[in-house]
Amino acid sequence: MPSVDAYAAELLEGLNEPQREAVTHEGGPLLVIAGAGSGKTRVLTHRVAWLVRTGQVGLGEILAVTFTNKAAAELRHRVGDLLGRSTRGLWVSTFHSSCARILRVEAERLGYSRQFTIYDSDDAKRLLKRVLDSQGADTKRFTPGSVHNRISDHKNRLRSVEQAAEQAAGFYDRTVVDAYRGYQQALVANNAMDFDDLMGRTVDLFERFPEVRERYRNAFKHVLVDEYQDTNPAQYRFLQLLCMDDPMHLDPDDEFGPLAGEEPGHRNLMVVGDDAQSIYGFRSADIRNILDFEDDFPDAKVVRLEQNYRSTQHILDAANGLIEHNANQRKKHLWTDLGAGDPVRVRALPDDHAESRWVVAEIERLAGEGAPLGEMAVLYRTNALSRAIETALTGAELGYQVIGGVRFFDRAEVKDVLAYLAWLLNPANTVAFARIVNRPKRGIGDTTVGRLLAHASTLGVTPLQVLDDPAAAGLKTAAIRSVGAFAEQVHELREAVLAGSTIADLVEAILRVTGYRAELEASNDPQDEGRLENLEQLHAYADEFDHEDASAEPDDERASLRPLDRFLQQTALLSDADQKGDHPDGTVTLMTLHNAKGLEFDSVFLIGCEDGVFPHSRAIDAGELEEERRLAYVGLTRARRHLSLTWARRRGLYGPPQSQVPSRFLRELPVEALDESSPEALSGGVQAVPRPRYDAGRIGRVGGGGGGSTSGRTLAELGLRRGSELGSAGRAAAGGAGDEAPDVVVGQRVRHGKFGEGDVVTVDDNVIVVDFDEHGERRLIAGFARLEPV
DNA sequence: TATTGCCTCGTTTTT
DNA sequence: CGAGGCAATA
Repeated sequence: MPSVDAYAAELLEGLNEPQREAVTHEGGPLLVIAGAGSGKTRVLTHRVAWLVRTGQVGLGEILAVTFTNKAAAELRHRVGDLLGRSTRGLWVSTFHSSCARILRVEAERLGYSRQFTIYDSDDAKRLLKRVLDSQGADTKRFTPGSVHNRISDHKNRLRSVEQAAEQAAGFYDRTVVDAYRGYQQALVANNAMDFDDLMGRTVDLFERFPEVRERYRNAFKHVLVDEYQDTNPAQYRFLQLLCMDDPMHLDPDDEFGPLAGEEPGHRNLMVVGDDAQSIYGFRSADIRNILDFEDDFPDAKVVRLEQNYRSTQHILDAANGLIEHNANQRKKHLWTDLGAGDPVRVRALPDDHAESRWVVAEIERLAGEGAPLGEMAVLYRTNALSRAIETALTGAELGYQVIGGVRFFDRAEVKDVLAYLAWLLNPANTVAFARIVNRPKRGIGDTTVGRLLAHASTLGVTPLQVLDDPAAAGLKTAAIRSVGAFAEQVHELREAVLAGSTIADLVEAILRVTGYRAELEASNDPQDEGRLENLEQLHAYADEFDHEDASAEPDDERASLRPLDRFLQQTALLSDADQKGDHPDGTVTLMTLHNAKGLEFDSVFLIGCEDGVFPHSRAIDAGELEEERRLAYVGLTRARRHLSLTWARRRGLYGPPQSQVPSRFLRELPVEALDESSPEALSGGVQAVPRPRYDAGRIGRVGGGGGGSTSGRTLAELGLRRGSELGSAGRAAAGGAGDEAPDVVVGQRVRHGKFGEGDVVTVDDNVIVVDFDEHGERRLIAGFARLEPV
């Protein structure tokens, strides 16, 4: 029983009833459905403080997991404020850094050294490219990026290579599985883990070593999770292993109940999230984790937070009305006592330039009324849309910041220096080696690198060990001289590492000894100045790390890892400096809807609300409309006071401008939430005639006679009808015979989209049927046609 | 081995 | 339209 004194009770002040219920929940699984702006961080922080103050657990017995470093830092900070004392000992960290921390200690059990390197997705793709090349895969069809996505999905769903192989259906899948196998072996050989491995290997660890699992389960008496709707199956399993009895989900063959000799799980799992804001399905996040929580944990308590403290009611009505169109969603109704406020505005503009000008004019108008620019945001589905707005803002001499793009630690020059550090620490890391061996250029080309790597691999040693005998690797005189010079630099740098130089000094040494800085200084490429600045920034960052590290108190992690290990881990798991959340004065913020999650602004402009742009055409093709709608929901609920949605009748995304159709999401907004001018923008002045509804259904294969160009022909003209089998005549009708795959014509636009077998793609009333050969290669398009209204 | 020009292709991205 | 990848060149 918790002891509630006045000191603890103070934590409940100012909380509404459901918030209080969540904070004081006495144990067992707890799901908090926290609508947008309903105070979920408050609930999380107050609950941590409550558990401690009521004497239920010590600070060090709580694990709070988030997805971002920023969220973790904020959580820690706010708990510290509530408790009025240091939060040392409290584990608040991201899924990935919690796992990294655990794995550092336990790495040897899994065949890694504790100095293992963490590969970011760029490193991972480089390694994967080597694997694909070595397996003779066609890297045009099997790009490292696409194959990595597939492998990542396997890993996030906890599929081993063998399990992936079992499910592999076609040629494509089998190639992916081969790559997966080779890639995984390569990772181990490099003593490296990718991001997905951090989760997956921790799960492995807990499953294979029950005593390790039990140690961590005993260490954390309460586990709290933020943004639960974005968890993937691996993360779900991780939580289960930490909190529950022997887990049964995902592996129904396991027996229920604790393993022999194991204590039962404490079941103190609190998850907070909003299914309506699940927007990371493409990264294998599984919304079912939050939708099915009560099924997974029948004794779960569910608390719903629906009072919104952010937006006015019109904005919430728009959001509520929109999300109701999702079937696979928990019913929810956000409300506020902040009043009705301004209605939401929908505007149609002739083209993208006009759209930008309208938005900028509105920004100026609001600014003229005294609204700060820092409280305004322009949101869009894809980064490409920022351009026109940027131009218009620049023309109006308004300040703006664009969030997104290349992150600091992802910049090539920064990654080069980090790769030097990583390789000096872990010479088995061939990705780092290949990256730096000719940077700056020192006459060691791809062939030489290949020979060095092959030679090292034959001898079963690291590249470092073959540098001193380049002749043995079969190199010629010129290459031997180049490699020799590189080897000397490496020896000098290694000595500095062994001597325990500070990281800032190591960075400095790398820039000097390798001639990296000299090369940039000598260059007349204007961009190189910026690169030098970035490197100075990296140096300053390292210096700061050195100082913090020197003054920090020792803990278990420090005892087992050297500063350089920790530095590299931090840079690998840290994204950009958390600029995302701050709203600099006099600066409008531009960003994608994904980046906007968790933020709020007085005024929000959501641009590019056109079918094909938002919802994105690829999402439409893939049948991911519900996730797109959630993305729209996220966008709408960012606004506190003013919300405007715009679309352009014509937009040139790539190439010449194309006619656009207003986003279906606009039509789903309840008119009561909109202003009086909006309906006009929805019906569209020029396109006043409402589009007839067609029921294309699944046509399946079509075929028949015909001939000539297919563009603009009807199904009948092509001799095609629903359900007919495709014959050779049909192929001719489709505009391409045999294996030649013609371009797909959508409206007036040619695209090379990916479609599934027998897919029917409708754009307006144009229908395209696509067929695939056994390799998944698009073989022919049966027709571009006009369907009759039903 | 480095450079040039041609061709292709086009979401979102917490770690 | 424009960035990045690749093949043909110097």
